[in-house]
Amino acid sequence: MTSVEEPARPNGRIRDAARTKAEILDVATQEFARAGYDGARVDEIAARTRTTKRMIYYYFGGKEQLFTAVLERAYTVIRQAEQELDVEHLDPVAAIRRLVELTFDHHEAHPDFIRLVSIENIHGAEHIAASEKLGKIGSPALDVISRILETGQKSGLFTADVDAVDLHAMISSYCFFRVSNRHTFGALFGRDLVDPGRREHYRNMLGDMVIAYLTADRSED
Amino acid sequence: MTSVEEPARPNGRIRDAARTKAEILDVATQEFARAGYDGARVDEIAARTRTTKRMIYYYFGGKEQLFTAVLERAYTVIRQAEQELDVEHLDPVAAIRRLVELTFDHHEAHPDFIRLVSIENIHGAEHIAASEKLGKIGSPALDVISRILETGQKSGLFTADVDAVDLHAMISSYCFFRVSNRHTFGALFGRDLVDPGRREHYRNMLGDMVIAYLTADRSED
DNA sequence: TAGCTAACGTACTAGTTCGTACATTAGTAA
DNA sequence: TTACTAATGTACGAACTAGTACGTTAGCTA
Repeated sequence: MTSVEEPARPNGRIRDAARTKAEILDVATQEFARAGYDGARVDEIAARTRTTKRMIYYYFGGKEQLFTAVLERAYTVIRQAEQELDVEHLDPVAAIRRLVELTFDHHEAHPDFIRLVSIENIHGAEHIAASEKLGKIGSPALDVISRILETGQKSGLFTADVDAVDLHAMISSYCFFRVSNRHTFGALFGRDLVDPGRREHYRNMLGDMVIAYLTADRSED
Repeated sequence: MTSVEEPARPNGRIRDAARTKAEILDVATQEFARAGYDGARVDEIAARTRTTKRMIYYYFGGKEQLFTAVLERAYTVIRQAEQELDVEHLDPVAAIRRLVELTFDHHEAHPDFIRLVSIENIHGAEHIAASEKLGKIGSPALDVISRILETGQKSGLFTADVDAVDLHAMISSYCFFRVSNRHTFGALFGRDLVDPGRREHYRNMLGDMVIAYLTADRSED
């Protein structure tokens, strides 16, 4: 039952700044995602940590900065995943479809991240604005989309007039909504958007949609 | 400067249950949309009303029930708008495009509603679940989509294998995301999804996408 | 091994916030 | 006009919550 990172030290306290900080961030991520910024309780975060509330203020300064730190780490994880995108060896259509699938999978696998982003939007993205880190990260995914799009458009395969940012918005909106709005959508329309049994259907649907849009016959325009 | 519903009565109090209730709901909608459920302050709502906090508890029972009432009214307004949809005289392609445009416009025109729905999702749609009203409203839009889809599929114009609920999700996700996530998206990618100058572009983009998806050549499948 | 400091814990406070007990009055019906 | 009740206002309290003052100790370094 003993966790990996548990040096056997009967009742003396252990000093490990990095571990303490990481643990606070872990718990804070859960708590903020669970209850929203204002709903989250600093005391609750502290209680679920091996350390005390004092340490939250010691390392992060306050609730506001803690939430910013949580966001920073969450976005960093996402960006790292994006850096491992490896689809450019495929032809443009296959590459886009693969990218869509990976985006879809990634959203599904990180519901906490989606909740944090929803929460941050309720607050007008003020924490992102306050963070130096987050402005500069950029988005590897955007670069990938950009290059695929260029190849596809040059070859005439892609007829749609979109750039990478707009296409990214299109893909993300569907993936995001499916997770973020599943509760109200389920309650109102009686359909669980995250039902594993319908997963493949929705995954293909998005791919079909994006490909259909990009490659549609526009000769009549 | 005197508002329409202001009977001239110097300093005696006016008794009008309906008006008081409506005014509380108006202000509460703004306050909840502004700050989220936990961020909203009952005292703040009361202060911005011509009545007092006492009346909130008198009419609604508590903060929780007030939020539920706010949601109920917001959804009622949406459903009423949906009942005025008049697109079925058009051919299926034009009807869908028109429906998409109306959905797009409606989301843009009601950012407060979108915030409320985001907030309700953070809380797992528990207030919708607690409301008897909201379960039974149904969705006129869904019926409209359903009929258009049937016509289009029978005629062979629509080749996609979707039902009304899934198509509704597809259309909504884009319209919703554009408003709900505009802050984080803008902060991270430097593009304002609600920029009036790009409005037409996004509006057409969604129409093109949905039509392309529904009518795509699937002979190769 | 002495001493220093980063890391940590305890206990408390000031301010906030939902909710309510109690008092009052406008409008209505008899 | 009287009496009654729905509607309203005032004042307050109990519980919560972010943040802090102050004291302690682990572990490193000279």
